[in-house]
Amino acid sequence: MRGAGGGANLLALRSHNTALVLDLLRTAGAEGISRLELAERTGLTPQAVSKITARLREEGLAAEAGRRASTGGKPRTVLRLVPEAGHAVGVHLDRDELRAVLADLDGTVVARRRTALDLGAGAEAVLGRVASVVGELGTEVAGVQALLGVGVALPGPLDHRRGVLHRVTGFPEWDGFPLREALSARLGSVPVVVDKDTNAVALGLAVGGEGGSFAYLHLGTGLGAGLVIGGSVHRGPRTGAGEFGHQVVQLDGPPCGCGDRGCVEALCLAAVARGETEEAARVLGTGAANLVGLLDIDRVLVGGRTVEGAPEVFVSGVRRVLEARARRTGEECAAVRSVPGEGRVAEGAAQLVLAPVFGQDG
Amino acid sequence: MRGAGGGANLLALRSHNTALVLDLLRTAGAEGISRLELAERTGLTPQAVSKITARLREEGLAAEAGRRASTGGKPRTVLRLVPEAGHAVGVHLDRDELRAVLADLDGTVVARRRTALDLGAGAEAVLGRVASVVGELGTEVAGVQALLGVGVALPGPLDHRRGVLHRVTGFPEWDGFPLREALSARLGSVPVVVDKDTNAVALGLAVGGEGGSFAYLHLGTGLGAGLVIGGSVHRGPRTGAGEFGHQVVQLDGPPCGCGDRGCVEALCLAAVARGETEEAARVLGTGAANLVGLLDIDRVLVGGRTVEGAPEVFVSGVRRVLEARARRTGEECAAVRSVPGEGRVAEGAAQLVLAPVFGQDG
DNA sequence: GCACTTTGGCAACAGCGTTGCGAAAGTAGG
DNA sequence: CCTACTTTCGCAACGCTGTTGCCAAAGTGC
Repeated sequence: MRGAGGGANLLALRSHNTALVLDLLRTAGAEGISRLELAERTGLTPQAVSKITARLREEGLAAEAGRRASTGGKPRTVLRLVPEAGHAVGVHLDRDELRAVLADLDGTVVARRRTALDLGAGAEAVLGRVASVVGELGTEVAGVQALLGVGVALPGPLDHRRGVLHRVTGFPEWDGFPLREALSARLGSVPVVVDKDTNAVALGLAVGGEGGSFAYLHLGTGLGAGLVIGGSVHRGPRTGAGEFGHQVVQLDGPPCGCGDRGCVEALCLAAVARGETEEAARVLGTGAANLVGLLDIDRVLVGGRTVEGAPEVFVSGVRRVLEARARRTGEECAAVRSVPGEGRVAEGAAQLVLAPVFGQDG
Repeated sequence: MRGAGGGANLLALRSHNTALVLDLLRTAGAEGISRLELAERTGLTPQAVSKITARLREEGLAAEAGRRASTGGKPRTVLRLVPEAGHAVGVHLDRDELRAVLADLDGTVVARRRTALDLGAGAEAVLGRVASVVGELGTEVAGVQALLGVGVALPGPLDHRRGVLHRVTGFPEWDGFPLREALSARLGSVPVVVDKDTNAVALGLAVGGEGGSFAYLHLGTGLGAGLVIGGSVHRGPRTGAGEFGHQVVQLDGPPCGCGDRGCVEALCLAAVARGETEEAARVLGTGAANLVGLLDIDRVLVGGRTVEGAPEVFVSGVRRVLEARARRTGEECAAVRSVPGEGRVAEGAAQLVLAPVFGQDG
């Protein structure tokens, strides 16, 4: 609801309310939702909802889908989102692999692609590869209408707003590369959104029903985090938020690759390397507890290749630390869960494009 | 701009834009700001600004204040906020002392009160004391119009939304006390807002021109933090955010009063007790660096009685740690400053009431 | 004194959500 | 089957928002 300076006009008002209704339609899924329910949930009057939904039906974004049982009068007409009305491509660029998905408005994956990729092969080669995969996905599926945009998720620090990469660890040739503009130009002005891989996963989880505030901790070859505060991804002014791995939890501890000492990442991965998974989980839990205390978040989700090697050990290890903390503070304990990672980054990347349609992220 | 379910109507639109204009008027201060500047800054059309400011002048909240030099045509008329149009009382309840201020719309302190207080004397006695101070402040100053409300800041965990205290360390009789309702009833339905002391200071700093995202670290008898993210105070769903002091930076380190080991607070205060101020600053800096990395904030402000004993040592100590971190990441270093604390909590408490008028916090 | 520039209010306007009212589509009871 | 009632939901008129077109006001520069 914010423009350049925050001033809101009638157009902004309409998009806001429209996005709100679309979001409720999406959340309702195949079951659908009635106009009156929409009115109750949004706080708008039934008549306003009728006008908005009429516009959405005209545009093909919503449709009637049967009726509810009567409660003594005219039964409610159920509305649902028309998922095929729009699609987005999500791309996960990893060091040695490219994964891409085509998702409809609902977030349902309609098609997938997966190929080997050498990030070090240079910008031109990689961009060409991405463009051809996007092209394939866009045309292959029958009935695919307007491609809303392409979301790209990749590791390493970057500027989400301007879509410029800062560094990609191990691939200095990408320093300062304007990925968004370059890819958008290559695809013929299709909107492109770029973000960190952990943020993409966090966004995907948030859209997928994970409400409130939570942190997604990713333990793979490194340790990073995606933060969701009050339903939207927290990136910070320079998209640098989520530097979880280099949080110091052991003053003057063993040196880390980053140059500091006692970072969670270094301690955690060292424990994993020694085969002491429980100790790794305890270290991870300590970092998570610090985060929970600082931000007062509800849930901690853990994932990544290392976690998936022993999910139960990590979940219970982290939970143990958080429970001890909750006992001390007298507050409710933050929930801990592991989330399977297969393809989640690419799906989250697609949500980078889809979420704004529903007024989220932005 | 959000109602119960987030639906926005024309009334909400108007309040939003009005608050925006009021905020710019406040920020401009005595210097004032012209209609066209307001239009540029808000993104609204000049005519919309004219309508809004006309309404504000009618209500007595704004007034014309001279003219700018001409730039070749009709000179711009300068508008300014009328600070006397509204007042708020801010109360700082500390363990042994009550400080209160009466502030006008601008945040300027018009009157102060300071008395000894025994928090352990029971709710009735304390409430009576607060009510009489609020009464004095409200009536003493000539020309004081509508009292917009009373903001109360105090240590210890509490529920900002419902205005209920959880615990006040050392005073178990306050556990679960509904301070907001009780005080509001006592004052004759004057709106009351309750918050943690560190949040009040952070809000006061944010309103006082400290833009963007920053953390206020308060080192006194304990160590706490107030977080401002994107201009508004981050409290978390249970107002528990800012638990900076019990962040673990030394796994299995020395025991802390909270029951955990290696907390920043314990390490920091122990160093202070040993007279090793520089080491205390380094420990504080490590905690601050963790915070900067996690949230990607711009600035770290330090304050509190202990810091004020040697502000330069703490500022340079913290800065040293942050600079080392910035060198490693290649990012710009977060700024560090100390802020004098005298009366700041009570002033911030008044902002708990004033800030919503200008669309902040809320 | 005239031409020009810039500000800012008046009036008409389009578009938003709201209100009043009535048609549509069911249930419940005779 | 018909009638009465309940509930849903769209049409039309409305009030209010910010917007646009236009013009008076108030300066500067020649």
